[in-house]
Amino acid sequence: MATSPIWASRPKTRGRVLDLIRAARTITRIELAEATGLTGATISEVVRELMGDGLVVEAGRGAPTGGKPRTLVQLNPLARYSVGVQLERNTCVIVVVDLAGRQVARTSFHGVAQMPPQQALPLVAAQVDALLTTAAVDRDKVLGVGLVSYGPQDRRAGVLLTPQPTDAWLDYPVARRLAESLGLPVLLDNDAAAATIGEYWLGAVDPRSTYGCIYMASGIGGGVVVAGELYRGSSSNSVEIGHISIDVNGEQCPCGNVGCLENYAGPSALVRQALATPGLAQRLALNPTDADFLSEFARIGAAANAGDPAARGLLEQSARYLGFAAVTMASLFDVDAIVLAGPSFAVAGSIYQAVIQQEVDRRTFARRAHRVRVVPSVNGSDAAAIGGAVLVLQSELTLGHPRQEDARPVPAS
Amino acid sequence: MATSPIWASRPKTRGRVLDLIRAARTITRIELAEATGLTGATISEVVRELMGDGLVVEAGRGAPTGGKPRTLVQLNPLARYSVGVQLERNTCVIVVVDLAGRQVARTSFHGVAQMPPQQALPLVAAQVDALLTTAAVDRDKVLGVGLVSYGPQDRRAGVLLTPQPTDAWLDYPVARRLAESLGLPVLLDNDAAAATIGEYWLGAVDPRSTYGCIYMASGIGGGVVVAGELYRGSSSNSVEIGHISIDVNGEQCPCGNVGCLENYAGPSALVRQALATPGLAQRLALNPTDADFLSEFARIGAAANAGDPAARGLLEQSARYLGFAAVTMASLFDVDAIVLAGPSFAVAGSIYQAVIQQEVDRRTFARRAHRVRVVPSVNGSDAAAIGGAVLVLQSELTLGHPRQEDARPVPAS
DNA sequence: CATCCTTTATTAGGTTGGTTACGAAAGTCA
DNA sequence: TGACTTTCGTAACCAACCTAATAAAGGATG
Repeated sequence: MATSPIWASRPKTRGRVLDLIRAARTITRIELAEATGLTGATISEVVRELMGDGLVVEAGRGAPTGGKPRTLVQLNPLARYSVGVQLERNTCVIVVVDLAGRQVARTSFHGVAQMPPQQALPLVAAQVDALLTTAAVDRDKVLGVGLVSYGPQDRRAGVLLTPQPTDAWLDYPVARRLAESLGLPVLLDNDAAAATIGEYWLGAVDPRSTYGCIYMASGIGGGVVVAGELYRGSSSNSVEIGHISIDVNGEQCPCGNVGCLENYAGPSALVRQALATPGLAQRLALNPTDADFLSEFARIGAAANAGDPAARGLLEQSARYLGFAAVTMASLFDVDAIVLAGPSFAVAGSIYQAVIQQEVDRRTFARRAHRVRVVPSVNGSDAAAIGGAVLVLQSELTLGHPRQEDARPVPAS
Repeated sequence: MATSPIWASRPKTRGRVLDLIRAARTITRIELAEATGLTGATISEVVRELMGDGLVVEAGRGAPTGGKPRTLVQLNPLARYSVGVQLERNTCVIVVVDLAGRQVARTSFHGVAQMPPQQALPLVAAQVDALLTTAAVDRDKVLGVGLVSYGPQDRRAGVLLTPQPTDAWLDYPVARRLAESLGLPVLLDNDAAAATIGEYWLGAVDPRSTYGCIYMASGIGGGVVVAGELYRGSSSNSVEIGHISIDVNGEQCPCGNVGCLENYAGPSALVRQALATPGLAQRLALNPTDADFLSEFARIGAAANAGDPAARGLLEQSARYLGFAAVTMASLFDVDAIVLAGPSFAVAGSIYQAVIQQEVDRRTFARRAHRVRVVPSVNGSDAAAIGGAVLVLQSELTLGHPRQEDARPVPAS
């Protein structure tokens, strides 16, 4: 890479300072000293180093305080870029984001997940290349690619642990192959986990808070952030909220559990329920054989927004089920807030938010200690893809990776 | 205190090394260097400092390796002590443990929780004093007291957040008052959280693993340990597994939620079910008006062990319900193991363990990544009290408390 | 059994990432 | 204008590690 070696020294402190600057958008050295507990002298030097790398620039004066005014510093968003690639059941979304996590380019296409990975990944790589070219992003400034997908996975190996979307993807080295095709580091992670950290990075919640995220696309996933980092657990397959049981007398799920949330509140369940509701299927022109049930789900959400009582009833019931999961999440993880992210919250997010907040207020065990707020996504439908890109930014910049090897991206070639 | 100032320098590293020595029982300097990633030189000096404080002693030679034999070091268990006080609904358990976490004295008594705290706490303090005296423990070597209780609490303030056991306990400064009475630092924490860290300290699981604990006494609680530390969440009221819903159509619980695990699988629920089972109540001489339902529960467990089919059926059903909670815990926290601790597992623990393991094997979502083992407690009925004492040891010795103030015990007077 | 080799433990000195102390710069206030 | 306040950089120092050399305690070997 042509860019200077970023982590010449004290990676941890530099990462912390950079993260604070990012979270605050503009901040002064004095405030950085207060936030980190370091002295002004150290902050001065760290900021100088960050400015030397071009990651940070000065941005005018702060409010007058009676003495020398504080100089503001802020991120130089154009200094680095990162790519997020989301593989969903039917679609693939690719985004390019700048250092601040803001989207600078986006594309999406269908069909790729049905192909075997040998065919799909070069296609994805070509799309990434094209996107970087049309967005005129200097490739030397691209830190890497965050590849996100659903289901259990082995993050270190960069491999999926279930035969989804098709059998051919099981155990295929997706991260390594994409890295080879692109000549960029690739980091594999769970879509919900990515969305969770993406919401943090772009300011959905107070950066100091412990919060959870419920991510709903085709399925339902989740994530939790503690002290600015994802809760990982033993193998990074944590917060699998779509397959917790909300009904011990419920139906068997292919995952092995019974009464899984996803089969009550997920988009496919809602479409199923809508098809079984007299009149609703005809009114919304739902297609009982459509494999891409997300578009059917979107129509139900739109009808609910427009005032269709049956559609609204179904959605509110789904929200109540999600409310139970949110309460479980709050009771187990003791979070300050729960973010609702992902495409399936995009259509009728306000209905979901209101109902889930109500359930959480009524049912959360630790509500005596503090309220749990339910907040909407800031990243909308592309939360997972943006989150994938953010994971790379965080891994390369703010975590100052003297962590385990598992957090490192697969290096290119 | 007459003991030397323990944390003269590098508290973090000293804490880490001390924790490794504790976990290994005996270990060599070379192994410590490998485990910490530090060099032999640094380990040498840290170990010398620990020996200077009397916390660690050399203990013979290791196996010959062809060169100079490694010298073994181990904890000096008699160097420090710690007290654990558990306030349950009906009983109070007090234990004194040594530096290795082994119990050196124990007492228990009834009735104290029914008194107002103004009356109860001096009584507890007197019992602690008596126990230390009879066990001939040098008071200068007592690091502090871990006070554990159930329900939501404000750890920093040392205050309970629910009117339990009686209204008088709500918001009463229990930690501060006990500290004043005893002249020792007091740390307040949740019983289940304490039990969880106690199992870790005494070796129930691999110290490197991420694991959860289900603690069952009168109620059901839980804890999770990541990288040797309790998962705390936002306000330390985490892993409240007794009040997660396992049935969205279940009955209302006073906590606000419906279908709470505790009302299906907890001891009081089991006694209720037993009373409703024809013949069983008479056979076991259960008393429908007994407020101390734990003794009734123990009789059901004993009958199940002895082969009574009705009792065994009830217990297995309870275990299956707990299995659902264990699966939820595993799916959300992605743990390697789940420990079953507390008095209510003491009677028929093997039945519980077998059934819960079976459920976890069948139903855990991430089982493709790794199996989740269900393991019995090493601390038995007194897990919470021992855990309370261990919390003090950990806070004072191995965490090297440059953490937030909330982790510090309330200092004496 | 004296010598050599291997491995462990300690000592000496260097590097890193912080600290405190102080002074220069850049404003406000009287 | 001059006194005062506050910010920011420099210099000197310190804690916690590191590397390299050395001492100590065995086993293997001629």
